[in-house]
Amino acid sequence: MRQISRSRCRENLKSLRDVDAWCKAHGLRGTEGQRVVAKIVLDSRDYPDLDELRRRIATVSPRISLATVYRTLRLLIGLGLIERHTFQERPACYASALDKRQGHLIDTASGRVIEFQSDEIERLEGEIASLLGYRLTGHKLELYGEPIRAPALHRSQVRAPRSSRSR
Amino acid sequence: MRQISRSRCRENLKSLRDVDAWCKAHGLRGTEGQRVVAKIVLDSRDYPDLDELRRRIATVSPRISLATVYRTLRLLIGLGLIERHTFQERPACYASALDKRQGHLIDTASGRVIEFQSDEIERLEGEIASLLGYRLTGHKLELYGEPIRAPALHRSQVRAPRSSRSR
DNA sequence: GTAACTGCAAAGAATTTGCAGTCGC
DNA sequence: GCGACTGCAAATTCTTTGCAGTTAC
Repeated sequence: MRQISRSRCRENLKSLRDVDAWCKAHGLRGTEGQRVVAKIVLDSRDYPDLDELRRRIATVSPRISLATVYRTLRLLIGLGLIERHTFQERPACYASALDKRQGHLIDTASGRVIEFQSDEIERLEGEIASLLGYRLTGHKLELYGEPIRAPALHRSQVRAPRSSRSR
Repeated sequence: MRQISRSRCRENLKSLRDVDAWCKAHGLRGTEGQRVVAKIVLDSRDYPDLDELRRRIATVSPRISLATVYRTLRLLIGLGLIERHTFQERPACYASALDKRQGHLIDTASGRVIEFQSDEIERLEGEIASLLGYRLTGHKLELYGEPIRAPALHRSQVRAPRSSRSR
């Protein structure tokens, strides 16, 4: 299993030229609205939901409307640039599909999403599908869990106790 | 990998006494509405969506209202008796959680859902979670695929060809 | 100029809730 | 009688759409 290093995981679109070209190639205009929405989603590493996306978008172009956000997201999904995720019990969120990994582990305490890749599981999936008489066209693997070492581990909790030494 | 035999997969509640008792034990009344909704969902093997559920419920007790269906489903989910699934691109559907299997293969052609169990994958999931520092509390595995041999394979298509023998 | 894009407000779909009445124990 | 359950209609939430105006090429 490989965890995806967060630092180098998204191929941070060199400017937006890639997306722009990509859009154009697909009949999109690549207007400001589209570029801003695309850049924000593609550059986000944390699976923001719609509210959070709008907040981030607003810091760049406050005039982009809700409808435009939804419409652009739909376009980008159609192009296969981004994906919409609906993890258990939380609002839909969006993330780049460019560096698509097979699996997501959702930290039920913090909401954090960790991507991972297991070729082993991927192999088994294909095997299962074919045993059942199917050709695999898609898959979704979500793990839900809580951190093993104490909840959350805030910085303030890390301080060593007064007299006894924490092991 | 084990496919779940559809014929013996649900332990078809011997009458509704089980559920009834179970409900009572959890502070539910076990009124007609609750019993009917519970029985219908628990006995269904095909992941019916809300409309379909209401249709089936109506054949038994036509007066059960939409609100009651939703409320009862929520109660049953809370008790861990049933599960709500939201497979890609389709309306939410409900199924028993009593014979919970880890995996679902969704036939994108027919909409059919096939349950399976892979201890191998389950083991890997636990391994991955713990490598990432998490204790697994839940998981979801969905495979999407299309049938390999022609669509659907209806009974009428199974007939042997006129002159050559089908292997 | 045309077709794609946009904002706004209204429409829709799915689900929940407030309320007053009903039912089981 | 009390609290859980119910139907109904209204409310919420999330997302899409109609329309008229704007923009890019």
